[in-house]
Amino acid sequence: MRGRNPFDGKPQMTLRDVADAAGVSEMTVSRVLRNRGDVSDKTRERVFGAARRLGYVPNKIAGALASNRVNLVGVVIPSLSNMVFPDVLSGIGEVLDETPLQPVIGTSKYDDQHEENVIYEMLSWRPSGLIVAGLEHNEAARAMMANAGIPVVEVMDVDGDPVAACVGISHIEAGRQMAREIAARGYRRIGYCGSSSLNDHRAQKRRQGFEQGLAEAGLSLADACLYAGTSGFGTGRGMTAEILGRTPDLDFLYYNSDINAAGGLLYCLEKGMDIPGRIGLAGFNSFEVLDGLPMRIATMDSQRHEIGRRAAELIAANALTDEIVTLAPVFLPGDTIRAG
Amino acid sequence: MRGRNPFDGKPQMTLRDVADAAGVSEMTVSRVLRNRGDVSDKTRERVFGAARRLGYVPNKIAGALASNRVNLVGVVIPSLSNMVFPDVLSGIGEVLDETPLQPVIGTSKYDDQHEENVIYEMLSWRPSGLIVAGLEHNEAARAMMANAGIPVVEVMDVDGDPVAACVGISHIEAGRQMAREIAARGYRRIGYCGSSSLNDHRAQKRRQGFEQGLAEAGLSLADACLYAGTSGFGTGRGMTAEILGRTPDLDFLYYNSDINAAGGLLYCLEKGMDIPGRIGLAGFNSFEVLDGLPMRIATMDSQRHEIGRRAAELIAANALTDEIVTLAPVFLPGDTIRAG
DNA sequence: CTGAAAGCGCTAACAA
DNA sequence: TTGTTAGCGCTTTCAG
Repeated sequence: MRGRNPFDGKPQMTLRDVADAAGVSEMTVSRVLRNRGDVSDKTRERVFGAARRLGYVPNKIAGALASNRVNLVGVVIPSLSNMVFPDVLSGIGEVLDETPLQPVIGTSKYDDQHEENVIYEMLSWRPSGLIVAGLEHNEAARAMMANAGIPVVEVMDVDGDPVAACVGISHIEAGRQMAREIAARGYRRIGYCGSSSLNDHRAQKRRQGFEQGLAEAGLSLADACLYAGTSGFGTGRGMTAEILGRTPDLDFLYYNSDINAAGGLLYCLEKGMDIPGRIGLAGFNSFEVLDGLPMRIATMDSQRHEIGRRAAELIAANALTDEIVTLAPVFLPGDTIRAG
Repeated sequence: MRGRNPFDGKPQMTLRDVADAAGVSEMTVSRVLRNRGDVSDKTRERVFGAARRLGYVPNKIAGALASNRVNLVGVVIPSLSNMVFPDVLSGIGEVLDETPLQPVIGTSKYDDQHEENVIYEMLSWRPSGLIVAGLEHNEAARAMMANAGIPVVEVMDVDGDPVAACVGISHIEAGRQMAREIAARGYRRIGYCGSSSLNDHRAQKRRQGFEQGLAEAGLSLADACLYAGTSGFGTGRGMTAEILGRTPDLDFLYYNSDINAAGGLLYCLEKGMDIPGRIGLAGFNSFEVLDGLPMRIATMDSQRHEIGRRAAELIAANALTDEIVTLAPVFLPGDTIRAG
């Protein structure tokens, strides 16, 4: 019973068992099950039959150790609850589905130390590639990524110093562009509603770019309202009530997310405010679920599906490059901003 | 170069390298890194120092093969885009964080064959446990789960025939209970809006239970509107417009999901309908993001976080039982149904 | 407290 | 087309 987990009942089935049942060598079974090398049709069928009859499930641990090949791709994201990440994952999945590679997801919970641990765990399984959201990591994490010896792609954001390859949009530019659109449409008293968390690096960058864009148009932020916690209609509603209570003459509100913007929209509509005349609203991200609100929120499509695809393509191509792929976010005016 | 992936540059670092750098045996390094057995403080520090200096990341593949222990728990869910599953995952994560176990997520895309493949892939890594959403699987998948030799827990749903352990709510009962609440409040002309997909087993069961509940109250469904595709405000809005166009005298709409119900709510409010007087609405699932809609939708909390926790607890306890844990969903009247 | 030997289940390389 | 041999990097076991 050496090396056996005290819990498991029966020892696992091995190639040996299938080989015996089929009357061939282990090697032949291995070849059949992997469709490698030439095997006669007769033998192949005998082996498949035996494997199926016995319910044999190969041991990838042993296979990976022997072949030094692991068909897993580590994907590290902050959270699954934030709707942006499933979209990135679906892009990754779409591309990897065409390959033998499989994504394995880990979450960092917006915490550097936790992220380091997750990356360490993933690398200890010797995956074929690693995709990590964001550019902000602690030193240990950066060192591991740099020395992993596998393709590593940082995604979502290009404003910073990537360890290796990088696919994303510039959130600074996204913020600046939104500021330009708003200013060009004649709004002058502009407020910002967003997260107070410094760990939400991309939202911080959008705000920073937004303020730069306003400055370039000779404007500045009239007020800002921050919240701690998760975004939601209630949060957006609350922030909107607060900021308009404090600074009633605001004529535009820029939110860190469409979700919060939706809450703000509902609030303003209830108050009977004229949108986009009296006040304009804009968010960020373009979520499909929200189509169907009373008005379409002005927003920016963050290209997250495409980001996932491009990152996965780099991994699938085994690209050990430090290429930076900058995608362009798309401004969607919707109905909550005046026509240009 | 035997067995080396043609792509990777440098060979991986091994225990041997750390052992040499620290001037001890591989075995000692192994013990230090796993905090096993007695090692002198001096040796321990030397080893840790060398490992950190070299940036050594252990190879879990080799470790798992040698020890026959894999600290992974497979979790198979239909999709990450559906907001219910991240909640289950967070419950699982919360419990597993207190153990050495790590969840590994796979998605079945609401397809039996795909699910079978994902389960096969997962089992081939010899995880310490397996959590699978739903009770409907093809024969091959059921056979694999039954013979895995590890704790297997089916989650979400208890209406059916579990392979082993099971944690969930009765969706039939949930539907029936909602029908009772609606009937008790005097609604009589009741419509259903939901998915046309037969693969959405739990929604089908809720509808079935709902119709039973209506029948028990001497009522029956006046109309139903089905959609193919994803739920969203637009979908809910569209279904609501359609069903009310066809059957204008409906006084209640039961939706398969709060998301769709929210779309319906917005539609009805825009049309100036009196809710919950002229018409009542109810959904299913209780999503926190939706707090902040103009009215709180009547719904049922499906206990998904707790379901995740309980399932993970069974895995963590290495419970090879076939226990069925039935949780009770909680009716939340909100504002869109008349007071009892 | 530390080390040496054996082997986990599989696959690469070579032999037949 | 099939079989044999060696060994992947680690941990278990047992000996010092």
